Amino acid sequence: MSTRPRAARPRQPAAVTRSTIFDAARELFGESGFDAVGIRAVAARAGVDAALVIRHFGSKEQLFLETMTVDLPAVRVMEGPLDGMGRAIVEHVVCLPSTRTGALAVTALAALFRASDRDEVRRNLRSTIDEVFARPLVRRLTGGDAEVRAHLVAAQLGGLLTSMHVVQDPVLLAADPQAVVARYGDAIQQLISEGEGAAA
Amino acid sequence: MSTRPRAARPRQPAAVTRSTIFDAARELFGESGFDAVGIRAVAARAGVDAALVIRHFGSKEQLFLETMTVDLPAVRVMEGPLDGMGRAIVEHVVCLPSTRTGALAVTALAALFRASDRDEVRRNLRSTIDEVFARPLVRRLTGGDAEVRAHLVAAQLGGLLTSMHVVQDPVLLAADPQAVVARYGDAIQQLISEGEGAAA
DNA sequence: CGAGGATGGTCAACATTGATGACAAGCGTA
DNA sequence: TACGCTTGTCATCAATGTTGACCATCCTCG
Repeated sequence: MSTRPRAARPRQPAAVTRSTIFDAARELFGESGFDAVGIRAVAARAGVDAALVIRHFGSKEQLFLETMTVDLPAVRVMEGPLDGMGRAIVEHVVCLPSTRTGALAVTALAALFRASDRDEVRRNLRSTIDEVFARPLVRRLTGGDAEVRAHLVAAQLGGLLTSMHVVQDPVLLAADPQAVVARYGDAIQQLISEGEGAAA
Repeated sequence: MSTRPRAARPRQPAAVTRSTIFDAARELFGESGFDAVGIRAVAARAGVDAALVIRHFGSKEQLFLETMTVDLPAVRVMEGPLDGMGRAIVEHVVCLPSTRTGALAVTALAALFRASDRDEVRRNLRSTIDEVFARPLVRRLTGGDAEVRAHLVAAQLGGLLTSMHVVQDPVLLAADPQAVVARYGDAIQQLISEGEGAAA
């Protein structure tokens, strides 16, 4: 007997195992980020061999990108009235993490930022921000540098998000959410409505 | 002859080799980030054995943190007048990369952001931002939520910096620097001067 | 001069990582 | 039964950061 019989779990349709791995990866990546989570850890949590993870997703990076997606919750706000949109958006970034999908979105975006050392992740981050933040806004704004202003708003949002969920600035985390919404929201609002009538 | 004589470069004082490694690491990390640069690459560039790098700096992470430092150029601006400080700060983030030390600072901060998946790097990033951006501002601001406002400004700056040098938003990179300075600077200015007279 | 120790440097190895390819086992079908 | 597709496992690879044993050079003191 040179080869003992291989264990072989009860067979399952590919979609099921894939989904199991997906869930395990989503949780682990969300908790600890790309770097700290090995492919073997994901496999263990899913009750599966490490090689299977690669077979289903191609690479660890691909798995990461597929799990850490933002199911655009912010885009709704940007279809509302321009007045007060600044505060509304900030509220979605600051307060929304209490909801289920909101927390996922914020967690995923933060995880993307933290892993942005990899080219592919950086590309993904770029297009994600463009889709979720910048483009919806560009469609709403008019006047002078509408496009630039929209992307500057996206920059502001990214700044607040990274400050709170990547850098984890203790002052901001401990601050009164209402104050943050008011202050930062108004700063964004200025960028939104500043050039609507005429350019500077 | 089981052991051939070991090569042994001409001996040098420790400080010199350390400095050589330091320079090599600074360049490579600045160009390609933490992840893409192996310790052996740094060693090769410095003309040194890989083990020596570790012996001098303890670990790759430590080397990274020691090389990617921000020699606070922004702090000068924050000692000037509060009026127009917003635009002045943004100018230092957007236009300053043409100077030598400015480029280093921006590059280093961007590299820290991109490698923020590691706990130690994140800690370093947090205190760096606090020292370079937040604390100097806290000292200048008065009124309502002076501290919170200062940290929100830091968040805005981090947002612009990551948008341009991490995410590399093509719209912002192609935009007229003057427009960016004006728009974003004014948004920051609002956060600076908003609560100076009375709290909301 | 020569013994001894500190200092500077090299090499071979280790554990862990992501990834690959050969192969086994289940399951449907002809 | 025999074939073939899908699903799963194992052994293995190359590359990574890191370590410890080992040289080699220089300074110093007897």
